[in-house]
Amino acid sequence: MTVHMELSHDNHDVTGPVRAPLPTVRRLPAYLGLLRKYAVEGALTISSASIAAELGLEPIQVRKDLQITGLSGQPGVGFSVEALIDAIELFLGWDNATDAFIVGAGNLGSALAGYDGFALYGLNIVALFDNDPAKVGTEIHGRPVFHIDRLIDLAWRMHVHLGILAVSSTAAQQAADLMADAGLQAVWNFTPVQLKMTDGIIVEKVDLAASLAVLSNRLATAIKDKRGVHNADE
Amino acid sequence: MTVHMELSHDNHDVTGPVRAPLPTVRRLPAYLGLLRKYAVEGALTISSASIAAELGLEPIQVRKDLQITGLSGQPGVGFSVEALIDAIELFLGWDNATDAFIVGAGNLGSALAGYDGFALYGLNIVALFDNDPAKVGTEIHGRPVFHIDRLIDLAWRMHVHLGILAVSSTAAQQAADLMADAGLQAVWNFTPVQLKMTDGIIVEKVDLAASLAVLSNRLATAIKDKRGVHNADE
DNA sequence: TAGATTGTTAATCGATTAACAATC
DNA sequence: TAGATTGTTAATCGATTAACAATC
Repeated sequence: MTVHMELSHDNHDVTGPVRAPLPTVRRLPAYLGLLRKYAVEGALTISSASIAAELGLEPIQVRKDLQITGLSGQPGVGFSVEALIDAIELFLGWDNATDAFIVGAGNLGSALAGYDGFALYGLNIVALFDNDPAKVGTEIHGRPVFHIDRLIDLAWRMHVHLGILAVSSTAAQQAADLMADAGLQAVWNFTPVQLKMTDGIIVEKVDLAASLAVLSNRLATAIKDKRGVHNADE
Repeated sequence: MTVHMELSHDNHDVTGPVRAPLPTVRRLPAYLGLLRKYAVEGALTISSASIAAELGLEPIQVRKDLQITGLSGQPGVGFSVEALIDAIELFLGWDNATDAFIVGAGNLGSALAGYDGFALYGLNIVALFDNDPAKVGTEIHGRPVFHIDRLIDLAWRMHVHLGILAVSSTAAQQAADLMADAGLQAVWNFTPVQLKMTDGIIVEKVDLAASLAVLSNRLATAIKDKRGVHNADE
Protein backbone atom coordinates (compact mmCIF):
# COMPACT_ATOMS: atom_id res chain seq x y z
CA MET A 1 0.00 0.00 0.00
CA THR A 2 1.27 3.41 -0.91
CA VAL A 3 0.84 6.54 1.15
CA HIS A 4 0.45 9.71 -0.91
CA MET A 5 1.69 12.84 0.76
CA GLU A 6 -0.51 15.81 0.07
CA LEU A 7 1.49 18.32 -1.87
CA SER A 8 -1.01 21.03 -2.64
CA HIS A 9 0.50 24.23 -4.08
CA ASP A 10 3.67 22.30 -4.95
CA ASN A 11 5.02 25.13 -7.01
CA HIS A 12 8.71 24.24 -7.13
CA ASP A 13 11.09 21.33 -7.20
CA VAL A 14 14.88 20.93 -7.32
CA THR A 15 15.12 22.37 -10.82
CA GLY A 16 13.25 25.55 -9.95
CA PRO A 17 9.71 26.87 -9.74
CA VAL A 18 7.04 25.52 -12.07
CA ARG A 19 5.84 28.53 -14.00
CA ALA A 20 2.14 29.19 -13.92
CA PRO A 21 0.60 29.08 -17.40
CA LEU A 22 0.66 32.59 -18.79
CA PRO A 23 -2.92 32.57 -20.11
CA THR A 24 -4.07 31.62 -16.64
CA VAL A 25 -2.18 34.46 -14.98
CA ARG A 26 -3.62 36.88 -17.51
CA ARG A 27 -7.18 35.81 -16.67
CA LEU A 28 -6.77 36.22 -12.91
CA PRO A 29 -7.53 39.97 -12.86
CA ALA A 30 -10.87 39.32 -14.53
CA TYR A 31 -11.74 36.80 -11.84
CA LEU A 32 -10.61 39.22 -9.17
CA GLY A 33 -12.73 42.04 -10.54
CA LEU A 34 -15.81 39.86 -10.64
CA LEU A 35 -15.19 38.48 -7.15
CA ARG A 36 -14.87 41.99 -5.75
CA LYS A 37 -18.22 42.87 -7.29
CA TYR A 38 -19.76 39.78 -5.70
CA ALA A 39 -18.16 40.64 -2.36
CA VAL A 40 -19.69 44.10 -2.45
CA GLU A 41 -23.07 42.53 -3.18
CA GLY A 42 -22.61 40.36 -0.10
CA ALA A 43 -22.14 36.97 -1.75
CA LEU A 44 -20.30 34.46 0.42
CA THR A 45 -19.62 31.75 -2.15
CA ILE A 46 -19.47 31.49 -5.91
CA SER A 47 -19.35 28.53 -8.27
CA SER A 48 -17.03 28.06 -11.22
CA ALA A 49 -20.17 27.89 -13.36
CA SER A 50 -21.32 31.40 -12.38
CA ILE A 51 -17.84 32.85 -12.88
CA ALA A 52 -17.62 31.17 -16.27
CA ALA A 53 -21.05 32.44 -17.33
CA GLU A 54 -20.20 36.04 -16.40
CA LEU A 55 -16.85 36.04 -18.18
CA GLY A 56 -17.73 33.88 -21.16
CA LEU A 57 -15.42 31.03 -20.20
CA GLU A 58 -15.82 27.31 -19.52
CA PRO A 59 -16.41 26.24 -15.89
CA ILE A 60 -13.63 23.68 -16.09
CA GLN A 61 -11.20 26.35 -17.25
CA VAL A 62 -12.14 28.54 -14.30
CA ARG A 63 -11.48 25.69 -11.87
CA LYS A 64 -8.16 24.85 -13.52
CA ASP A 65 -7.13 28.49 -13.41
CA LEU A 66 -8.07 28.96 -9.77
CA GLN A 67 -6.02 25.92 -8.78
CA ILE A 68 -2.78 27.84 -9.29
CA THR A 69 -3.71 30.07 -6.36
CA GLY A 70 -3.59 26.97 -4.15
CA LEU A 71 -7.12 27.50 -2.89
CA SER A 72 -9.63 24.65 -2.95
CA GLY A 73 -13.33 24.99 -3.45
CA GLN A 74 -15.97 23.04 -1.64
CA PRO A 75 -17.77 20.38 -3.68
CA GLY A 76 -21.45 21.11 -3.78
CA VAL A 77 -20.92 24.66 -2.60
CA GLY A 78 -18.30 26.50 -4.61
CA PHE A 79 -15.50 28.86 -3.62
CA SER A 80 -15.44 31.30 -0.75
CA VAL A 81 -15.56 34.74 -2.37
CA GLU A 82 -13.42 36.32 0.32
CA ALA A 83 -10.84 33.53 0.44
CA LEU A 84 -10.57 33.55 -3.33
CA ILE A 85 -10.00 37.30 -3.46
CA ASP A 86 -7.25 36.94 -0.88
CA ALA A 87 -5.68 33.99 -2.69
CA ILE A 88 -5.57 35.77 -6.06
CA GLU A 89 -4.24 38.99 -4.53
CA LEU A 90 -1.55 37.03 -2.72
CA PHE A 91 -0.61 35.10 -5.84
CA LEU A 92 -0.23 38.31 -7.84
CA GLY A 93 1.45 40.20 -5.03
CA TRP A 94 -1.47 42.64 -5.03
CA ASP A 95 -2.12 42.18 -1.32
CA ASN A 96 0.29 45.01 -0.56
CA ALA A 97 0.66 48.06 -2.75
CA THR A 98 3.85 48.11 -4.83
CA ASP A 99 5.52 51.50 -5.25
CA ALA A 100 6.43 52.40 -8.81
CA PHE A 101 8.18 55.16 -10.74
CA ILE A 102 7.01 56.42 -14.10
CA VAL A 103 9.91 57.26 -16.40
CA GLY A 104 8.78 59.80 -18.97
CA ALA A 105 6.32 62.56 -18.08
CA GLY A 106 4.94 63.15 -21.56
CA ASN A 107 1.42 62.47 -22.76
CA LEU A 108 1.39 58.81 -21.88
CA GLY A 109 3.35 59.06 -18.63
CA SER A 110 1.02 61.80 -17.40
CA ALA A 111 -2.04 59.80 -18.37
CA LEU A 112 -0.76 56.78 -16.50
CA ALA A 113 -0.01 58.92 -13.44
CA GLY A 114 -3.65 60.01 -13.50
CA TYR A 115 -5.07 56.53 -13.88
CA ASP A 116 -6.83 55.80 -10.60
CA GLY A 117 -7.52 52.17 -11.48
CA PHE A 118 -3.95 51.19 -10.56
CA ALA A 119 -4.89 51.13 -6.87
CA LEU A 120 -7.05 48.08 -7.63
CA TYR A 121 -3.97 46.39 -9.08
CA GLY A 122 -1.80 47.00 -6.03
CA LEU A 123 0.14 49.71 -7.78
CA ASN A 124 1.16 53.01 -6.22
CA ILE A 125 2.78 55.64 -8.42
CA VAL A 126 5.15 57.64 -6.22
CA ALA A 127 6.95 59.86 -8.72
CA LEU A 128 7.66 60.64 -12.36
CA PHE A 129 11.00 61.28 -14.04
CA ASP A 130 11.81 63.37 -17.10
CA ASN A 131 14.69 65.28 -18.64
CA ASP A 132 12.60 68.33 -19.54
CA PRO A 133 13.58 71.19 -17.17
CA ALA A 134 10.13 72.69 -17.65
CA LYS A 135 8.54 69.62 -16.08
CA VAL A 136 11.06 68.92 -13.32
CA GLY A 137 9.89 70.33 -10.01
CA THR A 138 6.24 70.35 -11.00
CA GLU A 139 3.54 67.92 -9.94
CA ILE A 140 1.46 65.73 -12.26
CA HIS A 141 -1.73 64.35 -10.76
CA GLY A 142 -0.27 65.02 -7.33
CA ARG A 143 3.01 63.21 -7.98
CA PRO A 144 6.36 65.01 -8.05
CA VAL A 145 8.38 65.12 -11.27
CA PHE A 146 12.12 64.63 -10.76
CA HIS A 147 14.99 64.99 -13.20
CA ILE A 148 15.97 61.68 -14.74
CA ASP A 149 19.47 62.13 -13.26
CA ARG A 150 18.00 61.55 -9.83
CA LEU A 151 16.53 58.16 -10.71
CA ILE A 152 19.39 56.03 -9.38
CA ASP A 153 19.60 57.92 -6.11
CA LEU A 154 15.86 57.96 -5.45
CA ALA A 155 15.25 54.36 -6.46
CA TRP A 156 17.70 53.21 -3.80
CA ARG A 157 16.50 55.64 -1.18
CA MET A 158 12.80 54.93 -1.69
CA HIS A 159 13.26 51.17 -2.20
CA VAL A 160 11.37 51.25 -5.48
CA HIS A 161 11.70 48.09 -7.57
CA LEU A 162 9.26 48.72 -10.40
CA GLY A 163 9.53 51.23 -13.23
CA ILE A 164 6.95 52.14 -15.83
CA LEU A 165 8.63 53.13 -19.06
CA ALA A 166 6.71 55.78 -21.01
CA VAL A 167 9.33 57.74 -22.95
CA SER A 168 9.63 58.17 -26.71
CA SER A 169 10.89 55.29 -28.85
CA THR A 170 14.21 57.00 -29.41
CA ALA A 171 14.88 57.41 -25.70
CA ALA A 172 13.52 54.01 -24.66
CA GLN A 173 16.62 51.80 -24.56
CA GLN A 174 18.74 54.46 -22.87
CA ALA A 175 16.10 55.07 -20.22
CA ALA A 176 15.72 51.32 -19.69
CA ASP A 177 19.46 50.96 -19.17
CA LEU A 178 19.30 53.70 -16.56
CA MET A 179 16.45 51.89 -14.84
CA ALA A 180 18.61 48.77 -14.70
CA ASP A 181 21.46 50.81 -13.22
CA ALA A 182 19.03 52.14 -10.65
CA GLY A 183 18.47 48.58 -9.50
CA LEU A 184 14.87 48.34 -10.65
CA GLN A 185 13.87 44.68 -10.82
CA ALA A 186 11.00 45.07 -13.25
CA VAL A 187 10.12 47.31 -16.18
CA TRP A 188 6.58 47.73 -17.46
CA ASN A 189 7.31 48.80 -21.00
CA PHE A 190 4.76 51.05 -22.72
CA THR A 191 7.06 51.91 -25.64
CA PRO A 192 6.99 49.99 -28.93
CA VAL A 193 10.69 49.17 -28.50
CA GLN A 194 11.87 45.61 -27.93
CA LEU A 195 14.23 46.27 -25.02
CA LYS A 196 17.53 44.47 -24.65
CA MET A 197 17.98 43.97 -20.93
CA THR A 198 20.45 42.03 -18.81
CA ASP A 199 19.15 38.75 -17.48
CA GLY A 200 17.26 38.86 -14.24
CA ILE A 201 15.40 42.05 -15.01
CA ILE A 202 11.74 41.37 -15.61
CA VAL A 203 10.29 43.15 -18.62
CA GLU A 204 6.63 43.11 -19.52
CA LYS A 205 5.58 44.96 -22.64
CA VAL A 206 2.18 46.53 -23.24
CA ASP A 207 2.20 45.76 -26.91
CA LEU A 208 -0.24 48.16 -28.55
CA ALA A 209 0.94 47.20 -32.02
CA ALA A 210 0.23 43.52 -31.35
CA SER A 211 -3.22 44.36 -30.03
CA LEU A 212 -3.99 46.62 -32.97
CA ALA A 213 -2.72 43.96 -35.37
CA VAL A 214 -5.35 41.53 -34.10
CA LEU A 215 -8.04 44.19 -34.46
CA SER A 216 -6.86 45.33 -37.89
CA ASN A 217 -6.64 41.84 -39.28
CA ARG A 218 -10.15 41.01 -38.13
CA LEU A 219 -11.45 44.30 -39.49
CA ALA A 220 -9.68 43.77 -42.82
CA THR A 221 -11.15 40.26 -43.00
CA ALA A 222 -14.64 41.48 -42.09
CA ILE A 223 -14.58 44.17 -44.76
CA LYS A 224 -13.21 41.73 -47.34
CA ASP A 225 -15.98 39.23 -46.45
CA LYS A 226 -18.62 41.90 -46.79
CA ARG A 227 -17.31 42.91 -50.21
CA GLY A 228 -17.36 39.23 -51.19
CA VAL A 229 -21.03 38.94 -50.24
CA HIS A 230 -21.81 42.14 -52.10
CA ASN A 231 -20.23 40.85 -55.27
CA ALA A 232 -22.07 37.56 -54.97
CA ASP A 233 -25.35 39.45 -54.59
CA GLU A 234 -24.89 41.67 -57.57
CA MET B 1 -0.97 10.72 -61.93
CA THR B 2 -2.45 13.52 -59.87
CA VAL B 3 -2.24 17.19 -60.71
CA HIS B 4 -2.03 19.43 -57.66
CA MET B 5 -3.46 22.87 -58.11
CA GLU B 6 -1.45 25.50 -56.40
CA LEU B 7 -3.58 27.02 -53.70
CA SER B 8 -1.26 29.37 -51.89
CA HIS B 9 -2.98 31.75 -49.47
CA ASP B 10 -5.95 29.39 -49.36
CA ASN B 11 -7.53 31.20 -46.46
CA HIS B 12 -11.12 30.09 -46.75
CA ASP B 13 -13.29 27.15 -47.65
CA VAL B 14 -17.02 26.46 -47.70
CA THR B 15 -17.32 26.63 -43.92
CA GLY B 16 -15.68 30.04 -43.68
CA PRO B 17 -12.23 31.57 -43.42
CA VAL B 18 -9.47 29.71 -41.57
CA ARG B 19 -8.46 32.04 -38.77
CA ALA B 20 -4.81 32.96 -38.64
CA PRO B 21 -3.25 31.86 -35.34
CA LEU B 22 -3.54 34.77 -32.91
CA PRO B 23 0.06 34.54 -31.63
CA THR B 24 1.23 34.79 -35.22
CA VAL B 25 -0.84 37.91 -35.91
CA ARG B 26 0.47 39.48 -32.73
CA ARG B 27 4.08 38.94 -33.82
CA LEU B 28 3.61 40.49 -37.26
CA PRO B 29 4.14 44.11 -36.14
CA ALA B 30 7.53 43.17 -34.71
CA TYR B 31 8.52 41.68 -38.06
CA LEU B 32 7.23 44.75 -39.82
CA GLY B 33 9.19 47.12 -37.62
CA LEU B 34 12.40 45.20 -38.17
CA LEU B 35 11.84 44.97 -41.91
CA ARG B 36 11.28 48.70 -42.15
CA LYS B 37 14.59 49.25 -40.37
CA TYR B 38 16.30 46.94 -42.85
CA ALA B 39 14.62 48.71 -45.75
CA VAL B 40 15.95 52.07 -44.57
CA GLU B 41 19.42 50.53 -44.34
CA GLY B 42 19.07 49.43 -47.95
CA ALA B 43 18.82 45.68 -47.45
CA LEU B 44 17.11 43.86 -50.31
CA THR B 45 16.63 40.44 -48.73
CA ILE B 46 16.53 39.00 -45.24
CA SER B 47 16.62 35.43 -43.96
CA SER B 48 14.35 33.92 -41.33
CA ALA B 49 17.52 33.27 -39.31
CA SER B 50 18.42 36.98 -39.11
CA ILE B 51 14.88 37.98 -38.22
CA ALA B 52 14.79 35.31 -35.54
CA ALA B 53 18.14 36.39 -34.09
CA GLU B 54 17.08 40.03 -33.84
CA LEU B 55 13.75 39.27 -32.20
CA GLY B 56 14.78 36.34 -30.05
CA LEU B 57 12.65 33.80 -31.89
CA GLU B 58 13.26 30.53 -33.71
CA PRO B 59 13.89 30.69 -37.49
CA ILE B 60 11.27 28.03 -38.12
CA GLN B 61 8.71 30.04 -36.20
CA VAL B 62 9.48 33.10 -38.29
CA ARG B 63 8.97 31.12 -41.51
CA LYS B 64 5.72 29.61 -40.25
CA ASP B 65 4.46 33.03 -39.22
CA LEU B 66 5.34 34.67 -42.51
CA GLN B 67 3.47 31.99 -44.43
CA ILE B 68 0.12 33.44 -43.38
CA THR B 69 0.88 36.54 -45.46
CA GLY B 70 0.94 34.29 -48.51
CA LEU B 71 4.42 35.43 -49.51
CA SER B 72 7.09 32.85 -50.34
CA GLY B 73 10.78 33.25 -49.71
CA GLN B 74 13.53 32.14 -52.03
CA PRO B 75 15.51 29.07 -50.90
CA GLY B 76 19.17 29.95 -50.52
CA VAL B 77 18.38 33.66 -50.51
CA GLY B 78 15.63 34.59 -48.07
CA PHE B 79 12.72 36.98 -48.30
CA SER B 80 12.46 40.20 -50.27
CA VAL B 81 12.39 42.95 -47.65
CA GLU B 82 10.15 45.17 -49.73
CA ALA B 83 7.73 42.41 -50.74
CA LEU B 84 7.51 41.21 -47.16
CA ILE B 85 6.70 44.69 -45.87
CA ASP B 86 3.95 44.99 -48.45
CA ALA B 87 2.59 41.54 -47.66
CA ILE B 88 2.39 42.15 -43.92
CA GLU B 89 0.86 45.60 -44.37
CA LEU B 90 -1.71 44.15 -46.73
CA PHE B 91 -2.53 41.28 -44.38
CA LEU B 92 -3.07 43.67 -41.48
CA GLY B 93 -4.88 46.24 -43.57
CA TRP B 94 -2.13 48.72 -42.78
CA ASP B 95 -1.47 49.50 -46.43
CA ASN B 96 -4.06 52.27 -46.30
CA ALA B 97 -4.60 54.45 -43.28
CA THR B 98 -7.77 53.66 -41.32
CA ASP B 99 -9.62 56.62 -39.87
CA ALA B 100 -10.56 56.30 -36.21
CA PHE B 101 -12.46 58.20 -33.53
CA ILE B 102 -11.33 58.42 -29.94
CA VAL B 103 -14.25 58.32 -27.53
CA GLY B 104 -13.25 59.98 -24.26
CA ALA B 105 -10.99 63.03 -24.24
CA GLY B 106 -9.59 62.58 -20.73
CA ASN B 107 -6.01 61.76 -19.78
CA LEU B 108 -5.79 58.57 -21.75
CA GLY B 109 -7.78 59.71 -24.78
CA SER B 110 -5.64 62.83 -25.06
CA ALA B 111 -2.45 60.82 -24.73
CA LEU B 112 -3.58 58.45 -27.47
CA ALA B 113 -4.47 61.41 -29.71
CA GLY B 114 -0.91 62.64 -29.28
CA TYR B 115 0.73 59.31 -29.99
CA ASP B 116 2.48 59.76 -33.31
CA GLY B 117 3.38 56.08 -33.60
CA PHE B 118 -0.11 55.24 -34.84
CA ALA B 119 0.80 56.40 -38.33
CA LEU B 120 3.13 53.39 -38.54
CA TYR B 121 0.18 51.14 -37.74
CA GLY B 122 -2.04 52.53 -40.45
CA LEU B 123 -4.14 54.45 -37.97
CA ASN B 124 -5.35 58.00 -38.42
CA ILE B 125 -7.11 59.72 -35.53
CA VAL B 126 -9.61 62.14 -37.02
CA ALA B 127 -11.53 63.36 -33.98
CA LEU B 128 -12.27 62.93 -30.27
CA PHE B 129 -15.63 62.82 -28.52
CA ASP B 130 -16.52 63.79 -24.96
CA ASN B 131 -19.49 64.95 -22.93
CA ASP B 132 -17.57 67.66 -21.09
CA PRO B 133 -18.74 71.06 -22.46
CA ALA B 134 -15.37 72.54 -21.51
CA LYS B 135 -13.62 70.21 -23.95
CA VAL B 136 -16.14 70.27 -26.80
CA GLY B 137 -15.07 72.70 -29.49
CA THR B 138 -11.41 72.64 -28.52
CA GLU B 139 -8.58 70.81 -30.24
CA ILE B 140 -6.36 68.13 -28.71
CA HIS B 141 -3.11 67.50 -30.52
CA GLY B 142 -4.62 69.10 -33.58
CA ARG B 143 -7.79 67.01 -33.56
CA PRO B 144 -11.24 68.48 -32.97
CA VAL B 145 -13.24 67.46 -29.92
CA PHE B 146 -16.95 66.95 -30.59
CA HIS B 147 -19.82 66.36 -28.20
CA ILE B 148 -20.60 62.69 -27.79
CA ASP B 149 -24.13 63.37 -29.08
CA ARG B 150 -22.65 63.98 -32.52
CA LEU B 151 -20.98 60.56 -32.73
CA ILE B 152 -23.71 58.81 -34.68
CA ASP B 153 -24.07 61.61 -37.20
CA LEU B 154 -20.34 62.07 -37.78
CA ALA B 155 -19.50 58.37 -37.93
CA TRP B 156 -21.89 57.98 -40.86
CA ARG B 157 -20.87 61.21 -42.56
CA MET B 158 -17.13 60.58 -42.26
CA HIS B 159 -17.36 56.83 -42.96
CA VAL B 160 -15.45 55.96 -39.80
CA HIS B 161 -15.58 52.30 -38.81
CA LEU B 162 -13.15 52.13 -35.89
CA GLY B 163 -13.55 53.63 -32.43
CA ILE B 164 -11.00 53.83 -29.64
CA LEU B 165 -12.72 53.65 -26.28
CA ALA B 166 -10.94 55.66 -23.59
CA VAL B 167 -13.64 56.76 -21.16
CA SER B 168 -13.93 55.96 -17.46
CA SER B 169 -15.00 52.48 -16.33
CA THR B 170 -18.41 53.72 -15.30
CA ALA B 171 -19.13 55.24 -18.71
CA ALA B 172 -17.59 52.42 -20.74
CA GLN B 173 -20.57 50.19 -21.56
CA GLN B 174 -22.85 53.11 -22.35
CA ALA B 175 -20.27 54.67 -24.65
CA ALA B 176 -19.67 51.32 -26.32
CA ASP B 177 -23.40 50.91 -26.96
CA LEU B 178 -23.41 54.33 -28.58
CA MET B 179 -20.49 53.33 -30.76
CA ALA B 180 -22.46 50.29 -31.88
CA ASP B 181 -25.43 52.52 -32.68
CA ALA B 182 -23.12 54.73 -34.69
CA GLY B 183 -22.33 51.76 -36.89
CA LEU B 184 -18.72 51.38 -35.84
CA GLN B 185 -17.49 47.92 -36.81
CA ALA B 186 -14.64 47.68 -34.35
CA VAL B 187 -13.88 48.94 -30.87
CA TRP B 188 -10.36 49.16 -29.47
CA ASN B 189 -11.13 49.02 -25.78
CA PHE B 190 -8.69 50.76 -23.42
CA THR B 191 -11.01 50.52 -20.41
CA PRO B 192 -10.80 47.66 -17.89
CA VAL B 193 -14.43 46.80 -18.58
CA GLN B 194 -15.42 43.54 -20.26
CA LEU B 195 -17.83 44.93 -22.84
CA LYS B 196 -21.01 43.14 -23.80
CA MET B 197 -21.48 43.82 -27.50
CA THR B 198 -23.83 42.50 -30.12
CA ASP B 199 -22.34 39.89 -32.40
CA GLY B 200 -20.52 41.14 -35.41
CA ILE B 201 -18.83 44.03 -33.67
CA ILE B 202 -15.13 43.41 -33.27
CA VAL B 203 -13.78 44.24 -29.84
CA GLU B 204 -10.11 44.14 -28.96
CA LYS B 205 -9.13 44.97 -25.42
CA VAL B 206 -5.84 46.45 -24.33
CA ASP B 207 -5.77 44.58 -21.08
CA LEU B 208 -3.47 46.48 -18.74
CA ALA B 209 -4.53 44.41 -15.75
CA ALA B 210 -3.62 41.18 -17.54
CA SER B 211 -0.25 42.60 -18.50
CA LEU B 212 0.42 43.85 -14.99
CA ALA B 213 -0.67 40.50 -13.56
CA VAL B 214 2.09 38.76 -15.50
CA LEU B 215 4.61 41.31 -14.32
CA SER B 216 3.41 41.25 -10.71
CA ASN B 217 3.41 37.50 -10.49
CA ARG B 218 6.96 37.29 -11.81
CA LEU B 219 8.06 40.06 -9.48
CA ALA B 220 6.38 38.39 -6.50
CA THR B 221 8.04 35.10 -7.42
CA ALA B 222 11.45 36.75 -7.86
CA ILE B 223 11.26 38.44 -4.49
CA LYS B 224 10.09 35.23 -2.82
CA ASP B 225 12.96 33.33 -4.44
CA LYS B 226 15.46 35.90 -3.26
CA ARG B 227 14.13 35.66 0.29
CA GLY B 228 14.44 31.86 0.03
CA VAL B 229 18.09 32.13 -0.99
CA HIS B 230 18.77 34.61 1.79
CA ASN B 231 17.32 32.27 4.38
CA ALA B 232 19.31 29.37 3.03
CA ASP B 233 22.50 31.47 3.16
CA GLU B 234 22.06 32.63 6.69
C1' DT C 1 -30.41 10.70 0.67
C1' DA C 2 -30.42 13.69 -3.57
C1' DG C 3 -28.46 17.57 -5.82
C1' DA C 4 -24.71 20.47 -6.66
C1' DT C 5 -20.15 21.22 -7.50
C1' DT C 6 -15.45 20.18 -7.04
C1' DG C 7 -10.81 18.21 -8.54
C1' DT C 8 -8.53 14.40 -11.11
C1' DT C 9 -7.38 11.82 -15.02
C1' DA C 10 -7.53 11.37 -19.88
C1' DA C 11 -8.58 13.22 -24.52
C1' DT C 12 -8.40 16.85 -27.67
C1' DC C 13 -6.82 20.78 -29.75
C1' DG C 14 -3.64 24.19 -31.39
C1' DA C 15 0.98 26.18 -31.48
C1' DT C 16 5.83 25.39 -31.53
C1' DT C 17 9.77 22.93 -32.80
C1' DA C 18 12.60 19.36 -35.32
C1' DA C 19 14.13 16.95 -39.33
C1' DC C 20 15.00 17.11 -43.93
C1' DA C 21 14.01 17.10 -48.92
C1' DA C 22 13.51 20.74 -52.37
C1' DT C 23 15.30 24.73 -54.44
C1' DC C 24 17.84 28.81 -55.55
C1' DT D 1 28.61 22.15 -57.99
C1' DA D 2 28.50 23.60 -53.01
C1' DG D 3 26.35 26.41 -49.64
C1' DA D 4 22.45 28.65 -47.93
C1' DT D 5 17.87 28.82 -46.97
C1' DT D 6 13.24 27.71 -47.80
C1' DG D 7 8.74 25.08 -47.06
C1' DT D 8 6.72 20.52 -45.84
C1' DT D 9 5.76 16.77 -42.96
C1' DA D 10 5.98 14.81 -38.50
C1' DA D 11 6.96 15.16 -33.50
C1' DT D 12 6.58 17.60 -29.37
C1' DC D 13 4.77 20.58 -26.16
C1' DG D 14 1.39 23.10 -23.54
C1' DA D 15 -3.32 24.68 -22.89
C1' DT D 16 -8.11 23.61 -23.14
C1' DT D 17 -11.86 20.62 -22.76
C1' DA D 18 -14.44 16.28 -21.54
C1' DA D 19 -15.78 12.64 -18.51
C1' DC D 20 -16.60 11.28 -14.08
C1' DA D 21 -15.55 9.75 -9.36
C1' DA D 22 -15.25 12.14 -4.90
C1' DT D 23 -17.27 15.14 -1.69
C1' DC D 24 -20.05 18.47 0.61
